[in-house]
Amino acid sequence: MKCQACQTAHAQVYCQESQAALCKGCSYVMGDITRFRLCALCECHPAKVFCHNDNAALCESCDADIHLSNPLALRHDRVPLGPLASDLPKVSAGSSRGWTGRQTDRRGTLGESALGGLHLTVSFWGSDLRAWAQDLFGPTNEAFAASDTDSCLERQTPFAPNHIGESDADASVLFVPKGKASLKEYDVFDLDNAFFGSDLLDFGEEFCQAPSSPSDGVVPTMDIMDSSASSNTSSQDYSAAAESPNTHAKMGSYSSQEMSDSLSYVPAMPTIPMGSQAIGAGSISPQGSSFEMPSIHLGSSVALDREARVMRYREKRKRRTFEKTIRYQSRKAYAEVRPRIKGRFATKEEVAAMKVAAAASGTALVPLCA
DNA sequence: AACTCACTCTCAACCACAGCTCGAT
DNA sequence: TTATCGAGCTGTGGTTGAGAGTGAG
Repeated sequence: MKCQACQTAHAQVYCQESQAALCKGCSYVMGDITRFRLCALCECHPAKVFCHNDNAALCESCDADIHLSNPLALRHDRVPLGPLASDLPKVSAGSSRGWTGRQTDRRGTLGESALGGLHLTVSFWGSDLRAWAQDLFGPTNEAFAASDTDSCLERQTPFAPNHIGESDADASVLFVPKGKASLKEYDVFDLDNAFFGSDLLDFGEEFCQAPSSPSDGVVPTMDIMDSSASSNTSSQDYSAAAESPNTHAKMGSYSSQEMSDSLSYVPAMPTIPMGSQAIGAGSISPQGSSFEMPSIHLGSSVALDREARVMRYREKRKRRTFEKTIRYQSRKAYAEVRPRIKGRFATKEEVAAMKVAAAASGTALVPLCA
């Protein structure tokens, strides 16, 4: 389902105030609103129930359709879902906690994470990308994050290279350009969706499609954020909130499911590469050299992955049956003819003993099984 | 309103053993 | 590498009994 605001991105949250399904970008622009997950089934209503058996967040209507249909479904382990975190935690510039960087510099490094005591500077420029990736992940661990171009601000967790892409809890967030044509808008870069191998370079190539003007560089700027969510995105606000212990406390409270669904909102602040250069669109210019890079759609694998997951869920739901399924007909046949005593399977000796007792008493042996 | 009692309903546990899996040899 | 062996595990259905639910007194 498309975002009802921009009509382009994939809707991912439901805004209670506007009663509309929005992408994360538009959701964030709305500021401090009450957000719900979108129903995994209809994708247009707010999810109010999470079913552990189906592993799906459902709206009231879909929940009723599914779980009131029969007694077995009614026994599914369901818990009510509240709104998503509405108070957007903030990150300081230069803080030891959170993303740091010069907010007005639009060039260079994507992010610098200092969460959990780990400081990490990421640069996506030119050949540095490869060296950076190798430094980060080593030759054997080349997992990196993918981006959801439909996303906006998301969560922020410790940026642990050894864990990137391996678990939801270790996921982190970076900013990425929202649109390839204009790099004045930025989305969230979601680390729990991993690129592997050459995809990492694809990401870098995508990211390097920056305008030629230094002012239109890759890294998002706070003026963009200010215009869309002024109360939360100024550098002062980021700084102030980053010092709040709630930032980590909130992060720690996210469930695995919440993390994997990428619906917990924690803004992250990109940073600027020191000494990096302005880069023209479609090219990378590390240290003055440049080469052309093809256009690759950033985050398409993530969107496809999500689509695949939704498809799998729907197919699974279609196939779902509440009838008892017999996996081994031979065992069923044996069980049906097997002698029983009070419903329990009896041993051959017990059966023989009963036959002897019945013969001795001159009574017919009572059938042991139905 | 709170409690007891009788009755109904639900469902996990129980049983034996053929067949399967998997590690050891 | 392949074959064999054996221990351990799985799954099958009817009955039972414990516990939950319900309605009347």
